[in-house]
Amino acid sequence: MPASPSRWSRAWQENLVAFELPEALTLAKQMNAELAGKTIEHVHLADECAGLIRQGFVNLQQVNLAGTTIRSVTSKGKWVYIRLEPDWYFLLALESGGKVLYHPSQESVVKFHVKLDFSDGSCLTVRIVGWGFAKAVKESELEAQRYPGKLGLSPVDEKEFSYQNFCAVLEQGGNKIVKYVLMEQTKITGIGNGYLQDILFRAKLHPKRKVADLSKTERKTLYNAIRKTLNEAVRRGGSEFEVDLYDQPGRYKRLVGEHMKGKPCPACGTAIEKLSVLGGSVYVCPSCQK
Amino acid sequence: MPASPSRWSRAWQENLVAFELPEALTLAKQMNAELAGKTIEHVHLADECAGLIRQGFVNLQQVNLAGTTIRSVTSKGKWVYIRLEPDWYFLLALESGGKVLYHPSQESVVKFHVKLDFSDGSCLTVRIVGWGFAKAVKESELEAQRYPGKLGLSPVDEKEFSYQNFCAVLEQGGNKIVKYVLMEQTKITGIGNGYLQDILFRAKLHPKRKVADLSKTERKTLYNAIRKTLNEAVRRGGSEFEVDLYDQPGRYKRLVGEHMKGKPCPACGTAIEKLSVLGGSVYVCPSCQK
DNA sequence: AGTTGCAACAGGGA
DNA sequence: CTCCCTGTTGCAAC
Repeated sequence: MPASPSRWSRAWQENLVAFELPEALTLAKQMNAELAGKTIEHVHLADECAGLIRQGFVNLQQVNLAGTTIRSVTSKGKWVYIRLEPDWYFLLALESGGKVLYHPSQESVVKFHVKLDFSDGSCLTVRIVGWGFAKAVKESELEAQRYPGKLGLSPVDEKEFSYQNFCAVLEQGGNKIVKYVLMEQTKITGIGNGYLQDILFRAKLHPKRKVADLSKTERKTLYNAIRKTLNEAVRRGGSEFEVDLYDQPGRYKRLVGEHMKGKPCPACGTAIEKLSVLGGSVYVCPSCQK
Repeated sequence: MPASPSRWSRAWQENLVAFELPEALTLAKQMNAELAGKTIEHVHLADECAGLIRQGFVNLQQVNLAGTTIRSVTSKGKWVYIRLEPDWYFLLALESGGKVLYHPSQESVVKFHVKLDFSDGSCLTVRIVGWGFAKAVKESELEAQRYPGKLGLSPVDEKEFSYQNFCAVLEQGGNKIVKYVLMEQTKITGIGNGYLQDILFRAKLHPKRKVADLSKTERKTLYNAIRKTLNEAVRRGGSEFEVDLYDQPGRYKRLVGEHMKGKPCPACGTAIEKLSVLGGSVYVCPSCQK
């Protein structure tokens, strides 16, 4: 049985659970390899889905995906797109703590909100948590969705996320603080509150620094920190606190976070502190991050 | 000679200068007694007035007050109204550090922005500071002015500022903090950042307390603190840090303020601390004011 | 962590 | 410190 709501909310508070770019990318790659070509025989909505449907987080009661075939699975930012034939996109937002699991047979299935049964006997379960969603839309409606309609640069795309483009984003940041600019998904897409903390720790920047005040050196350091952090997390299959399609945790170790509160900074030994910034906790080294 | 600019700015920094209700009332009473019946022979605008005119803080270049007679001088809140015959109101906002001085003859005149020469040889000088203004308007335009157009209850008016009316103001305060509600001139008029501090100190209230959370007892205590503070200040002719029509300082001693920073609270001995609230400094006793 | 709406904060300008 | 404006952040409720 999956974690209870109270456990999930504890997990949020612990600031460890987050489904961000590396997790989405890892999941999409695995799903694409495992699921492409499979045909959906039946869509199962659990009773617990009622609340999600009421709030518009799940719309599969209106849409019959049975009979469609998975063509490909991709990701952008924190979101996963399952391309179906004919003409459907099945969008997944896992946000914080959602889960997508593959089952070779029904045997391993546990609690879920949505289950897709494939014609070969295997299946996929989706569990939505918090503000996550699982929605099917026509290709023509894709752009109208909040996501993926208006996403910004992908920080793991070498060409797209050039230093020049990154600086342009900073320029547009006006008088905003660096946390805001990095997490505003329409400018750069895929960074959540989790990787943000590691990025700022690596760049030795305080989350409230105004982007307009960053020196050339700091901009460059920040740019490198974003790329290094996310690329390493992708290489390691996502965070140690999230699981993949096969319920296996990632191998990326978070540098800062609730687990480091009060513990010595690996760089200078100062105790890691918790800040509240833009409605979320950010753990920082008060001595390194200026 | 009046205080030099540097002395003014030091006074600002020390959080001591402010032209609030008691100072306005004291000045208006003196002006009324001294000036009523005098006829303006000539209006003098100093060269330094150019900037004030450009910004609309002084409009006497458009209006010829020569030949008019002062009928009466009154105040409401922090503002002084000189009623002229025929049909003019000469409005003064002294804000922080402005000065209005009476001179029996030209001898004592020093630096000024506006000087009114009376037919008996005496004169009045006005010095505008900060965002203060000196403007003449027709009676018909009076209501259209920001002040006195939309002022709230006068806290030294026994009838108007009843406990019931005061509670109604608190009710309208919604989720706002007490400093905001007391200083919002459209609800209660005349309290500035200076007397606010003494009022909250007397009421033993923290400036960030939400008005909606005040208990019955706290409301009553606050009401009494407002009346006691302002009435006493009026009785004493305003703050020791402001001067009157004759360049004499008032006799009201501020309870808290920059001059008390770090010094022991007169009630409990705890060191007075400086807070930043709603864009201004508020000195409090951290132990008394909850 | 999405979104809204209100409240508080920050900076500028004289 | 005073006033007003604007833009940004804090925060709670849904």
